[in-house]
Amino acid sequence: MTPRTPSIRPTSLRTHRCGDLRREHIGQLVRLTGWVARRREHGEHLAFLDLRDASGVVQCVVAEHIDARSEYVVSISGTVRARPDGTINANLATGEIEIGEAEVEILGTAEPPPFPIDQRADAVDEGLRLEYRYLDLRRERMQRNLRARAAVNSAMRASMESQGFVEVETPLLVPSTPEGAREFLVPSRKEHGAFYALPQSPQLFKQLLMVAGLDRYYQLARCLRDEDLRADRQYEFTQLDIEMSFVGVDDVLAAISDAVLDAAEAVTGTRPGEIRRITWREAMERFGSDKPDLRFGMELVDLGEVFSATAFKAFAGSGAIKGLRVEGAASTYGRNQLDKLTDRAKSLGAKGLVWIKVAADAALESPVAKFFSDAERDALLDATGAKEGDLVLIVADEWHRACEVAGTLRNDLGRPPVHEGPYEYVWVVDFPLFVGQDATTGRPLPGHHAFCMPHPDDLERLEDEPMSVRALAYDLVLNGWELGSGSIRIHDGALQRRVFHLLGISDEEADRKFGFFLNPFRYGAPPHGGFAVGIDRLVAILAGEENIREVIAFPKTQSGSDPMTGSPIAVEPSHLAELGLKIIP
RNA sequence: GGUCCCGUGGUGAAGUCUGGAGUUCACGCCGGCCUGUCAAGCCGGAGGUCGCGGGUUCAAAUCCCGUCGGGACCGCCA
Repeated sequence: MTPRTPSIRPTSLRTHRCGDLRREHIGQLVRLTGWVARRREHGEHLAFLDLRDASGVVQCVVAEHIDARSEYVVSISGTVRARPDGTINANLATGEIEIGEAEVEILGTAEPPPFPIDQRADAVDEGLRLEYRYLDLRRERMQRNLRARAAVNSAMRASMESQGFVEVETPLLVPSTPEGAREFLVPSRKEHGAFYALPQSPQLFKQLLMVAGLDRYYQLARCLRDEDLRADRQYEFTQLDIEMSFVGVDDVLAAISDAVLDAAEAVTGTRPGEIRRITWREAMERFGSDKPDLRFGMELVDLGEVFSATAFKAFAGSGAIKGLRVEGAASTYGRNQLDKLTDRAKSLGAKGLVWIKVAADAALESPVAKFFSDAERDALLDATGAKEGDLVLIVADEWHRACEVAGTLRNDLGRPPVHEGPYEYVWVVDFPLFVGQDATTGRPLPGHHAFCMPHPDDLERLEDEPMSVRALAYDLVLNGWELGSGSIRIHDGALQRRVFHLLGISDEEADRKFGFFLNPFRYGAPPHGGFAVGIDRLVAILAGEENIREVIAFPKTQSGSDPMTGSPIAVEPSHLAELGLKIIP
């Protein structure tokens, strides 16, 4: 991380911070405060205390016996001096100096911590770490992560300010809206039976700020979604949320790119190059994902041509046939593992998985090889580039599913850990306006949300071929994680009604559900669009963490609890009564 | 709602498949020794409801069922 070294004034309790001391301080009488990180005793008349504060660690030499144990909070006075020859510690930033003739005053004693306060705690049960999060956060790794997060926030704010964005805070108590993620509800005390919702995002408010003429809005916004938690998902998370007026797609991407690249540079010290773009269609075709991880190859191979006239029933008539070449895996994948891969494919919704091992002389080893003609075999090897010793996996299904399943297998088999390799940012553009259809009504379902602008080139097909219409919607992806998404919004009432009608939402229903949001657009709404970047995910990847809990000070477990506070917890019956609530056992 | 993995002195791990005395290793903790260490070293010691409950068995950390907690994933996350 680029060391941002704010000048820390002395306080009434200390003259310096431990980690700031260097050769230039030699000779100075200093007073330090911090925690005893480690103690090395050499009898009555020599002991080394490693003193730790937020800035780092410094070695103090104590000549008299003092009972200062691990994690005791102490004040140490002494003179900075050069370490004797041969005792310099190159692994320590302060390793050239030490505090000599240190006098120790114990400010507070400490029980032995339930786990070590050093890198060894990386292996400690995470539930225990979360129960004692205040001790976990003392550790260098967590301090580094929280500071990286602060650096990201700071860089993003600076970027937004320099681009003319205005920070506006939007409400946390908002109306419940029918679409989207499950909401957390907050009961109204004054109107029993009525509820606020906590915002999934400030979406509606930020668009109203455009109607209001703010021109450019941003916020480091807390968002809350009552959906199951994952490595990259918490109930509450933070987004850099922006909205801009009088812009097209390129303008929004440029604004966000600036902020994200600035943030990345603030953490890593290196500014990534311009973020490349890929269309959604191409991402699905080549990587089988709308959040492709571009750090590795193993691109999907379209085998529709190869098997266009195949006799193999499982392939014939499929919407798409996608192949995946796994180099050198023929010998390492036994029957058991191949069965597991097949189960994985099925759990992802595929009808099955075809596996083919390439043996000597281009012979195919597979339960279904007998269905392939020689020409198909040659074309398959040619298309995939598979050679002896390689494994080829093939998924045949409806186009989207075939791509998705093959893409997930690609990730399963080839994806490096998130902290390895380069940072591969990519804009995924031209998302479809609709994804899939409602099982009962057959109506198309919105891809991003119902207020997303259709691609102008596709507008004429809106009613006739809605599923082929692209949206002015885009995602930012980093190393296979979706960092955020956004779109140009519909600002025209007539077009909005056309989209609603396609979604099966009548004027009356639209007015009932979104009236407070749509009516303002009758009073002059500028063309506008926006984006939101998931801060937790960005920081996690930049910090080399595989889980966003590692970059959140006080996260929840996967089941949504907080082992430190015990939340969620039951409340007093009187509390419930005041809110007009009753618990159903 | 579902699939899978994990739970053993304060911490981390081995032991579980193939039942046989709470066994082992490292760290930490407590005490002693030690004047240049830096995850100090040496000696000694304490510390356990093998997550919990039930079952099978002469015998359960180990096998079976249930349950709780943690994690990964599917569904879900416009």
